[in-house]
Amino acid sequence: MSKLSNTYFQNDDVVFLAKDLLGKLLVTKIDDEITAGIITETEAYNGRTDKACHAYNNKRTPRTSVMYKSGGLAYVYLCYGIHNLFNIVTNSEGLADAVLIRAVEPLKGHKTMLKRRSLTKIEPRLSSGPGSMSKALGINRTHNGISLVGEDIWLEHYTSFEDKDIIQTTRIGIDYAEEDAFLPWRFYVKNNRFISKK
DNA sequence: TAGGTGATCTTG
DNA sequence: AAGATCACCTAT
Repeated sequence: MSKLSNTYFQNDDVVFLAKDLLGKLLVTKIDDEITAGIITETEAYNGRTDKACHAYNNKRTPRTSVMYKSGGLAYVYLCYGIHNLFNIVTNSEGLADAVLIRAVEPLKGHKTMLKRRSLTKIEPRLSSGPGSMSKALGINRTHNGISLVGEDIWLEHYTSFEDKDIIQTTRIGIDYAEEDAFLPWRFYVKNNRFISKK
């Protein structure tokens, strides 16, 4: 196993990271259960230039404060009253960037993931879509702000994809962001079943 | 296709 | 203090 380090997450190009994270392993050890998935879908958010980002225009609130910390932490927030959305904080202190993990392909702990999702067989909706992905891996708001180089949630090198196997397109659910809604900052693995939406 | 669900932020 | 909004999911 080869864990990703803080220097990896502190890269100043969040769009590069969103793409580069495809094929990495997201691993959790929560309630003593290990689950892991290969990252298949991501989105980049840039705090300085991007109206879709919660931290746009240097907005600092209790919720966004973790995004301003040095890269390598979890940013988890509740969306629509129900869903815990998991992001990786990137860049250096004061520069609020993050990558939203939208889907993974299950690799370890299938049984635990199925139980958490109340499903009986492996199918794309087990871990595709940011709310479902987090639920399958056991991630919730109590993990907001924790280190991703620690013992609860971490990332590992696993595989990587060539450009021809990666689709780059616009992000989902951010129509309020005006012209920035058109930025092609969503990435997913071509021909993979575990994708939230074509 | 519509409704659930609740933290968060803005307005008055 | 109240109301609008929201990086979604599930079942009709």
